[in-house]
Amino acid sequence: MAEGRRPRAATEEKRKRILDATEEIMLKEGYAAVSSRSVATAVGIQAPLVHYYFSTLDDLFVAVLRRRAGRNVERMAEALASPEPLRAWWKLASDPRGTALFVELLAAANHRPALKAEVGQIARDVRHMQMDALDTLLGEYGIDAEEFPPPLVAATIQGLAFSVVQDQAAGYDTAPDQAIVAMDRLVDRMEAGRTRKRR
Amino acid sequence: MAEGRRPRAATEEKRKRILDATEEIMLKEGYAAVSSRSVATAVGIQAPLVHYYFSTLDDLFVAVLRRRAGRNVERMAEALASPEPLRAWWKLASDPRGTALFVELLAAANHRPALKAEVGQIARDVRHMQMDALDTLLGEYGIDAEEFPPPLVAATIQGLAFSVVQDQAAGYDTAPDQAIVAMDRLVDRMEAGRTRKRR
DNA sequence: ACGTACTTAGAACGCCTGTTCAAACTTTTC
DNA sequence: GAAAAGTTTGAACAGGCGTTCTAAGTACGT
Repeated sequence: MAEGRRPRAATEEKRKRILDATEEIMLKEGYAAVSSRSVATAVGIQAPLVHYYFSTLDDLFVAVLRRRAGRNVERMAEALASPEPLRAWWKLASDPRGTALFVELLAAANHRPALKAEVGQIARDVRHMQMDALDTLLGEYGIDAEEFPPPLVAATIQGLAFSVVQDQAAGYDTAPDQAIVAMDRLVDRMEAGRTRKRR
Repeated sequence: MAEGRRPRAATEEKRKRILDATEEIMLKEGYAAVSSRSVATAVGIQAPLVHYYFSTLDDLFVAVLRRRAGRNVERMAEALASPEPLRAWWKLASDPRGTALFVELLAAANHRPALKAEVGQIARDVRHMQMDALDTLLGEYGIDAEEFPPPLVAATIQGLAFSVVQDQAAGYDTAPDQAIVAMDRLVDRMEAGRTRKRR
């Protein structure tokens, strides 16, 4: 019987280091700067070894996405089930590091079909999770679900977070701080005015 | 006295063709696929000629941005002064082609300082234009400017448009169509309920 | 018509890319 | 301690990159 690979203990650790280095490069120099050699140098290994762990660059990008997304899906589920779902959601969505990486992955996905498929799958899962939660939450926050249906609200929160965080991170002078202050205040009010339904 | 270059008649046309080809490549294959050679092939010229018109790739990217942005700044000014400013703004912001190009330029700007500075300048101008307009418009649409100040509203509209259009263009199954329908309906209502202030 | 200035082609520079291959090394298993 | 399996290296492939240089070609003002 084939038992498949029996990787050594240090392998998982090395995979992690490669993924970390890749994220770092994407954030600092953009996705286009990711190459077997640039990653290898950052980790302190030889280029072909990167291909030993991730046979193609596509695999590497997908692995970066999966690791990030896996964490974020978990966190989003926790946020939506937390005592203050809107606040937790907003906090999670407005994480600068995640957003910057997201832009790079989005742009990279434009011309890497394998990556694009993966992004689509994750986007779908997260969004549906958010919309399901909103089915209940909208009423609790006193929002008219007829006028502001879940798909609109979900897209708005995510889009707003993206817009504000991107401008802030890049240093674009579009008054993102004022937007954040206003949003924080709005979240405060909505959480205060929330009437939790009994089960 | 130096009189500078006296370009021939056809040069402006050729510059245009190079910019067109660059946009096309960015949309189809991502900003990383833009190279003197790929652009040259698309236009039907030799690679060094691209550098004759745009001495470095940075210059080329900046020129693409400037041309796009120039048009969009004009259109945004018109939109904000039109009979239905919100509808016009939303229509402009949710143009798919513009948004896709925007993602690429944003990602490219991450590691091209010259481009980044240009993006920042334009983002600032457009946003300030929008916020100025909102100072008047918010009251007309019956929105409490205390609770929803201009920086928040502007960031929300732009972010929502980005989120929805991106998901729709990429084919991500996040119910973007439902969000658009809801937003269109919302715009209808707000335009109908608008009370224009006399001057 | 001529000369000047603008435009284009071609070759070449050094460097980087993804990936493959065979060989060497190291850890584990028996 | 030998054999097996997992890991790492170094060299090499074919190709793309931005850019520069020289020389040829072409439109235009006079």
